[in-house]
Amino acid sequence: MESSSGRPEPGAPRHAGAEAAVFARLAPMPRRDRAFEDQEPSGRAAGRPLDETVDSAILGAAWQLLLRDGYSRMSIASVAETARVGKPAIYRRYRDKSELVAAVIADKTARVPPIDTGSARGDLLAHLEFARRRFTVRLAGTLIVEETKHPELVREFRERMILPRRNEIAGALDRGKDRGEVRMDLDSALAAQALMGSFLYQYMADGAPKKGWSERVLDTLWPAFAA
Amino acid sequence: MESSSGRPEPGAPRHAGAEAAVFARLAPMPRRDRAFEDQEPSGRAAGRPLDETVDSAILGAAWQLLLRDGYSRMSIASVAETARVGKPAIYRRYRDKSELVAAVIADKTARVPPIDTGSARGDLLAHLEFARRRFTVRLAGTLIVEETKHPELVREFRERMILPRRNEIAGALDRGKDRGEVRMDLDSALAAQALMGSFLYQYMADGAPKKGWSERVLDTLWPAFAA
DNA sequence: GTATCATTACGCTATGGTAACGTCACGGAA
DNA sequence: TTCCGTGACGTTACCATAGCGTAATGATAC
Repeated sequence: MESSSGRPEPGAPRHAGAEAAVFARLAPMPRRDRAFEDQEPSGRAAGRPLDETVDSAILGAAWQLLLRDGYSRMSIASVAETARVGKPAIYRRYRDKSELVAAVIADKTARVPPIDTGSARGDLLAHLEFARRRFTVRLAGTLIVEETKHPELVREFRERMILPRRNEIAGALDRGKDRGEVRMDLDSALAAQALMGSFLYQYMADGAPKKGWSERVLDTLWPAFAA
Repeated sequence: MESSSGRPEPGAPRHAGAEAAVFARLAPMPRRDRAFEDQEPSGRAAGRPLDETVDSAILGAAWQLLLRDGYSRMSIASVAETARVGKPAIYRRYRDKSELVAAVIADKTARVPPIDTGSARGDLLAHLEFARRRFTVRLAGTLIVEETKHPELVREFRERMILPRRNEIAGALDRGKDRGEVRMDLDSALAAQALMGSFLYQYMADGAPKKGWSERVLDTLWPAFAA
C-alpha cells in the first residue's frame, strides 16, 4: 500500500495511499514549497522535474473556473481540461480540491497596488474604483459558504485577500489623519469596512455598480471621516 | 390538463400563489397555478389534498439545508430525508431544485419587522442589530454564486430579502429628515447600503460581529448622516 | 533509472429525476 | 351509510449522469 511513488521529498507526502492520506492532513502543500525558491542547494533531482508551465496552467484554469462556477461546482476534471493537462498532473501537486483552491488564493494573493495619491479622499476613491472593477463578490460568496466544510479556505481568503486590502485602506485614512484631513478619533478599520461594504451590498442589491458610483459613495460618507 | 384542481386551497401561499407567479412564464407549473386564481367557490377538490404539514416540513428542511450546505451542495434527497418526506412529495410541488429554493426564499420573505423607535439613530441601531443577529451572509453568498446559472433565484433574493430591508432603512432615514435629525441631501439608499454593507464586510473579514459592534458602526458613520 | 507527462480507463459514490406499488384521505353519488 | 374515483402519501427501485480519486500505459525529460 505504501505509495510506491519514490518521491524524494520525505516530509511532503503528496498523494500517498488512502490510509496515509489521513495522516497527511497535517502536512499541507505537497511539493508546493518548491515554489518559494528551490532551496536544496545540491542539485538534487532524481527524475523528471515538475513542469512549471503546467503549474501555472493549473492555477490559472482553477482561478477562472472558481470564479465562474463557484467552489462546489468547480470540478477537477474541468480544471484539467481547461488547463489542457491530465488529471493526475493536478493530483500530483495537490491532495484534493480544497488544497488546490487554497493554492489558487495564495497565488492570486492580494497584490494590493500601492495607492497613495497624496490625499485621503483620493486614496479612498482609488480603492473604491479598484474594488468596483476587480473585487470578486462571487469568489467571496462561494468561499464563505464553505466556512463550515473548509475553514482553512476561508482563513486563507480572509488573510490574503480581504484583510490586506482593508488594512491598506485604513492606512490611507491614517495618513489622512497625519495630514489633518481625517478626524483623529475615526476608527479607520470600521471606516474601511463601510466603504468596501457599500460595494458588497450594492452588488447584492443591484449588481455591479456603474461608473460614478464610487464618487457618490465617497461624497455620502466623507463627512463622517473628515476632520 | 390545465387544472384538475387537486388542492382545496385554503389560502396557501406555499408553493404557488402570487409569489411563485414570478416563474409562471418560465414554468408551466403542474397544478400550482390554480392556487391563486382558480375558482375555489366550488369546493374544489378531487382526491386527497396536499398535506400542509408536508408543505412546511419541506420548506423548513430546505431552508435549513440551504443555509448549512449552500445551494449546489443541497440535494433534494437530503431535503426529503430531513423533512421526513419522500422525494416524490417534493417533486409533486416543485419542478426542480431551483424552484424549491425560490419558494423557500418567498416563504421566508423579508418580514421586515416594523421598526420605528421615534429617532433615526434608534431605528438604524435596531436595523443593525437585527442584521447582526439574523442576516444570513451564507445564504447571500451561495445565491450570488448562482447568478449566471439561476438568475431567477438572485432576482427573487434581491427583491424579497435585500431590497425591502434596504428600503425600510432608507425610510427610517427619510423620517429622520422630516424630524430634522438627518441632513436633507443625504442619499438614503446609499447610506443604508453603507450600514448593511459594513455588516457584510465585517462578516467577510472577521466573521460574525460581536455585541457592541452595531453601536460602534453607527457612531462612526452617523456624522455623515446627521443634519 | 527515475519521475514526470498526457491519455484512458476504472471503481465508487452522489445526485437529479421518474416510475411503480400499496395505502390513505377526501368528495360525491348511490 | 356505503361505495367509488381521484390524487396525495411513503417506500423502494431505477436510470443516467457527474464527480472524485486511483491506476495503467507508453513516451519523454533529467
